Amino acid sequence: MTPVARPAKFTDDQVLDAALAGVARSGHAVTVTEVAGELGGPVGSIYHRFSSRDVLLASLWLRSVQRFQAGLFELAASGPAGTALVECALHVPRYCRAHPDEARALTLFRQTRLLDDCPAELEDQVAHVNDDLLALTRRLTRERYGRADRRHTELVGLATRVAPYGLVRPHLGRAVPKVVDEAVEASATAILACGDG
Amino acid sequence: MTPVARPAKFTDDQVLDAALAGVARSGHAVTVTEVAGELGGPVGSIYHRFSSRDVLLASLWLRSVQRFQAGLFELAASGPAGTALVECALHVPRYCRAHPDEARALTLFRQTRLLDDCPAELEDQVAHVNDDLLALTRRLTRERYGRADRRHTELVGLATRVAPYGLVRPHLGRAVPKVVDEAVEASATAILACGDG
DNA sequence: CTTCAAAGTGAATCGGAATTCTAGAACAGT
DNA sequence: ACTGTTCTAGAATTCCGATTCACTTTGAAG
Repeated sequence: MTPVARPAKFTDDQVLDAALAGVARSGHAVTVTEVAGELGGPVGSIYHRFSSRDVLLASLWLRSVQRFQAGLFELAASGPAGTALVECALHVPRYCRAHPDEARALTLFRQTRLLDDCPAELEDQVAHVNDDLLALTRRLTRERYGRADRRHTELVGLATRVAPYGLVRPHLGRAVPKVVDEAVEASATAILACGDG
Repeated sequence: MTPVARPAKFTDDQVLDAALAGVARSGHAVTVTEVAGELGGPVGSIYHRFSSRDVLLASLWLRSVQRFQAGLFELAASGPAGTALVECALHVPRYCRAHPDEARALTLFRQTRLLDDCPAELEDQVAHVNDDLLALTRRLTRERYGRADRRHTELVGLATRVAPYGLVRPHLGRAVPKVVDEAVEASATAILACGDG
């Protein structure tokens, strides 16, 4: 057999975790040196896995988005169909409370903006990161209204993601107060009602 | 008399307008060179008025916040008391539609984060930029609920500013669709109702 | 028409962070 | 023990943009 390589000391996920900690402290301004400090290794080790700072940060964002969505898919699969949408909305403040650093990492980019100037090696992932979520949104829209035209799908997105996210955003990095959940629930219910009748 | 100075070629506002254009294109990553390009002058002229890039961007943010709030005060002064709060909420998407670049500049900082690391010369302005708005919020809260305790004031802030802003944020830099206004109105009304009974 | 305080100008400098590069280390199979 | 492959190491380099500063320009007052 051919010789075998030295085993890795750091996994990709460990590097991303270090970047996550760095972003929690310094936001988008985090430096590669800072990430290396969190990792407990030299900068070279980071570049061995991620070809640039941009790729590192975009990868972190992708992982955070996927983790956030995973909770949502689980919720939508298990919950009762009737209250599924409001539960999805409430997932946002709950997730941010449980995983504040991950939530902060979500703010690093927005898909549309990231697509404009995306490292080539990540273009595919970035382009499709929302596909499953959109499919889920359409399914829930159909369940709720009986159809999933542009307007109703849009309303569901506003009620379950945009509004809840907007309500927690000012608190990212601190504790998310309980009143936010109240507001999320009221807001989601009301926005969904716009599509009735 | 003593000799008199050469008249200014650029006003502070002109420099800020150039920065506004730069931020509209490049966001927080805008460079001083880019601003100089927008201004049609050399970088030195910018430093003649603003002692650093940080001061320039913070000043732009302050001006944008003040302009935004000015519309709000006008609205609150003229409108009927009954619907004043929902009108304030609707001011957000309307303002963003009418002044997209200004709206983008609002996203440069958040007061709490800016205070952490603020150029000394702007500390005062930054610290007090929200004072009038808070006073207005409290006044409207009292009108709506008969009292302005922590919880009710918080709800009014969520309904009239946080939620509306969260709903338009994904659209900043593009056209804000009409459905957003619908959602803002529904959301604001529902969040305010949380404080009743 | 001279003077001078305040403005403008932009090439040169500085600093900090991203990135590269060469060397050394670890491991499994031979 | 030796070898080939991949990984870690971190000093050296490159890059890029903020900032500086010595010089020029302006225009009303005197």
